[in-house]
Amino acid sequence: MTMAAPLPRLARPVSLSEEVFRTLEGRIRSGEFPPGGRLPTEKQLAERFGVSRAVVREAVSRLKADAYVETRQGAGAYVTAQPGNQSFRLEAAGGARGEIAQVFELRLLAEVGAAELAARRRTGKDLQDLRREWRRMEAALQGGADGVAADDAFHRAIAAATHNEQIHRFMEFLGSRFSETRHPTWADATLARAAQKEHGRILAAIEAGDPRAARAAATAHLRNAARRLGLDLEGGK
Amino acid sequence: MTMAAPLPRLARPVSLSEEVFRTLEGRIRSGEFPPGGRLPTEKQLAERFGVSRAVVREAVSRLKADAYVETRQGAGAYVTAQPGNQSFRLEAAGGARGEIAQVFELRLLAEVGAAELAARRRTGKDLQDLRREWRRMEAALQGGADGVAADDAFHRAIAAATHNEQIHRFMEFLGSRFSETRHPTWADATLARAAQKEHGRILAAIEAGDPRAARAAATAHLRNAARRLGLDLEGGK
DNA sequence: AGTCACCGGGTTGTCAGACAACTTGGCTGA
DNA sequence: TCAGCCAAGTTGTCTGACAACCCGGTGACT
Repeated sequence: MTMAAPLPRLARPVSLSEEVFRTLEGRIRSGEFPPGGRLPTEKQLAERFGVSRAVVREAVSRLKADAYVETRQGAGAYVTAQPGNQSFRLEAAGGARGEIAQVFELRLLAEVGAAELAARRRTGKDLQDLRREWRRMEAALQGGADGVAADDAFHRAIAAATHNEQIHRFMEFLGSRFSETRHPTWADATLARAAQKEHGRILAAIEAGDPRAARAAATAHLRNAARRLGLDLEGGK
Repeated sequence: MTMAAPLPRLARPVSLSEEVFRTLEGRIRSGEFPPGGRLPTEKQLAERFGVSRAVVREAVSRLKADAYVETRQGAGAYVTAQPGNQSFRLEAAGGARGEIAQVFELRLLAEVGAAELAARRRTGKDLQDLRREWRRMEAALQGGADGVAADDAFHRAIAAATHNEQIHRFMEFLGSRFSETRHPTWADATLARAAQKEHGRILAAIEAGDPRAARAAATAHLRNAARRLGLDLEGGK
């Protein structure tokens, strides 16, 4: 029990507009407000929720941001054909182990595919970047320093080597969730050495331009990473 | 040149709150408002943009929705540690062919991984669902009807068979973008027949519980689908 | 010198009212 | 029957006020 453990964030009261948003989101998702259908007017919503119209507007502004609804001035707010499907969020990210395993598995799927593409498309510059980050991790390993940042950067360099902006961005989106999970690995020299060996295999496969080898190496690395974190990927949900 | 082609959506004026949102988003992304830093106050923003405070609040509400900022009542709005990385959106979705190819490639990566997992984890119920949708597509093929809905549902059933909620949701997110791309395939009997053969191979592999065969079948299907759409996946960006 | 309570100024969150800009349906006249 | 007009209703924006909260500075006490 270390005193350096971060203290939990103190809860802040949920704003009224956030509550209205969540309620409406749930009603849309459940089909109570069906696709193509019109939402009650702002005036009606304000009355029903017992809040001011400004609160309703902010909530609706958020629904618009997530493409749950679209508004037409003078006509109303209409539920979109596929509500909420214009953006993807990871849910219950702070949750139980099974849920973390699911997120991890999504990451595995993405990283493995990215490694394969990187092996096909890597340029000289990509290889420079990958090698530099690999060397940084190597130096961290030898010097007992923290390799987390280099580990992150290595994976980002793989994503960049796919030369597919959507994949690159998706990997960044996922990656921002996993930086913290790398700390335990780099705090233990044995685990870090094993991970570095795996990084080396991924790098070698990408250097060789061998998509199959890259896939296999990335798969092994991600599965081992899961094991290091105590996650069970075999059973699924 | 058919008259049945959908007419382009007429442009609507962009609301002031949308403009403020976009400007602030850009400033945050570019680093002008750095992570951890405080945004100008609502009053200041309203003055600088020449709009009312309500417009600023709606824009900030959207920034909050996308985790660009978090607000503390009485203190201000602060840029988050990793701005904008709590949700993933496909960008420039209406754009050039190269960009569509990139989105398609992300989909390929996801669908192939999902098929592999489905082969590992499919239940009796999953197989029922898959077979039912396959039969629906078969009936559409024989009766000259439209198989798009069944095609969509077949892919959704694969996602469900992964028994990973995050992957399932991600596939739905991606899938909602691809329904329309299935129309040309199902409008041409030869193309539809080819696609259906590929669906059959995916189904057989999942039935057999063979992840390798499922991966290979899904890869072939997605690459052929790209070809049918005239997309070039080989070159990358 | 250090700690704690209080206060003032400032900021976000909410409310209420007014008006602009737009939409939609119904009615009327040609 | 069709086009134009109008009234009622709805979203978009503005303004002003107040509640709830934050933060830094100051003074009192130990």
